[in-house]
Amino acid sequence: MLMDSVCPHNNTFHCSDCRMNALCLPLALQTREVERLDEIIQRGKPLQKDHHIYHAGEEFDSVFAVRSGSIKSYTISNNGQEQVTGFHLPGEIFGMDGIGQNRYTNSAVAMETSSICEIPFNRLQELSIAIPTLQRHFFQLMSLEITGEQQLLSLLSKNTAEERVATLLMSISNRNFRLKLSATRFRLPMSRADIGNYLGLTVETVSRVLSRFQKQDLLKVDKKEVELLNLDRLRELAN
Amino acid sequence: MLMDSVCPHNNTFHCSDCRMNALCLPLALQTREVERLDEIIQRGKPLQKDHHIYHAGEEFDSVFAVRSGSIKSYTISNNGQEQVTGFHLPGEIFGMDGIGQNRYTNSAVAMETSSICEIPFNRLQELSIAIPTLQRHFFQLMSLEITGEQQLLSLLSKNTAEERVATLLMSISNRNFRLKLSATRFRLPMSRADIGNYLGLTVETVSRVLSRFQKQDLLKVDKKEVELLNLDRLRELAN
DNA sequence: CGTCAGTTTGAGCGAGCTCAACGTGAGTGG
DNA sequence: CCACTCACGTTGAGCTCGCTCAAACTGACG
Repeated sequence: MLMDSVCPHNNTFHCSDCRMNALCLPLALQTREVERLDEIIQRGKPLQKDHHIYHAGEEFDSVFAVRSGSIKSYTISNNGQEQVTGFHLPGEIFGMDGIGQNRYTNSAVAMETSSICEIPFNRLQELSIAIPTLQRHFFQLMSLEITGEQQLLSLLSKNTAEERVATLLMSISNRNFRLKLSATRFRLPMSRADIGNYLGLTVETVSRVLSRFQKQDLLKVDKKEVELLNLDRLRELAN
Repeated sequence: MLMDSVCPHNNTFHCSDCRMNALCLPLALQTREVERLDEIIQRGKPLQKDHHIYHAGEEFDSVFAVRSGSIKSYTISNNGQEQVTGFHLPGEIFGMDGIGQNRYTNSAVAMETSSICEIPFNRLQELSIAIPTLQRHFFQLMSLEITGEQQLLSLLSKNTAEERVATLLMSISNRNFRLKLSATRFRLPMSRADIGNYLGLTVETVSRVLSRFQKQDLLKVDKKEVELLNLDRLRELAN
């Protein structure tokens, strides 16, 4: 579902050529099956920063895969404040929160210029009946989403500010590594406010923790650019 | 999948007779389809308090529905401490965390004498191909699990101790109401420690909050028995 | 060059934690 | 039947981590 070619925002190519397909496609899918999946996937124009893909409450009909860039999911709670529920990097699927009630419960917005693949869910369900591997893959994806949220829950309820920030950094580092990008030098696509919101901390605390990490030579930060200098210690903090 | 008859722990009856079936079964399932589902479901003997249904790391092969009693899910984090991830009441499904990695990531234990239905997941997947409504239903169940965790995330990262406790009480009240039990008088099946662990609070804080609520005539607590006296105010706190 | 959003740093405060003591009730064994 | 234990719950006192409020800095953009 995810590709790159000469231009990373080109939308004329296919799943079978996509550099990301090992990540978002069922591993065991046959060539013919990839083609059938390919047929139902819609590739959109590149999205500008701050462009919304959907808003909470809108009717659900598709899940999405990130092809390039990065996407933020968030909800607005009853008392009106934002809760960031996830950051989605290339190769990752988002929008599955909408399945349960036929409406998205989150909003999704591009944190930078991004491109995504849209996967109409009804078609995906039909195809899942014809291709059991695909059904299994989607059950697994959703289950992994559940266990991911549970780990985050544990992080928020038991860990200190430093541990939370270290965990997020290591998570992004690992996901970058999976994308064959550098695990030690990368750009944080989200603001300090988003990091804090996601981790249950204030902007000030996030900023202070990063400064402290820098002072301890665990990393170097310059605005959004990060270089991790002591992976072992950070991994230890992230535990 | 859930039933009662003369003895609530009787395990010879069928989904079609079960008082709970509107809760855990796809609403639109045909009689013939319910029978096919019924065939794959295994009903076990009643479980004693503290009996484990599965442990984290064990091979996954079934999801479960609570027929009577109550079940606690929890994980052990890397630093060895328990994190309660959920409380499951009659009519609710648990064990879906195991699908993603073919191993349970949580452990599940009976908080009191309980009975459950076991649903072998491979058979459920096969049946989902034959009965698309069932496939859809399970996608929805898992999606609701995701949005539930996200709400909890927001609760832990943004709300005070009082709001968290009120939210849990209202949640149990609503689930009891759905089970046609009293929404205002019930027994908390879990210990104060479990409540605190689940809500990211210490036992002491949970105890203090309950005492404060009682002093403000919002409720009456006696050990595990609770009577909610001011639902409006509690709902307001829970928001 | 002024504006404005995002970030950093400092100072003080408070909600919930820690530690400690005590209360309660169920289970056990003399 | 009482004494003892042990898990669980409650209450109090003091402390601490992260929050709040405030001010200053930075860089992008019109």
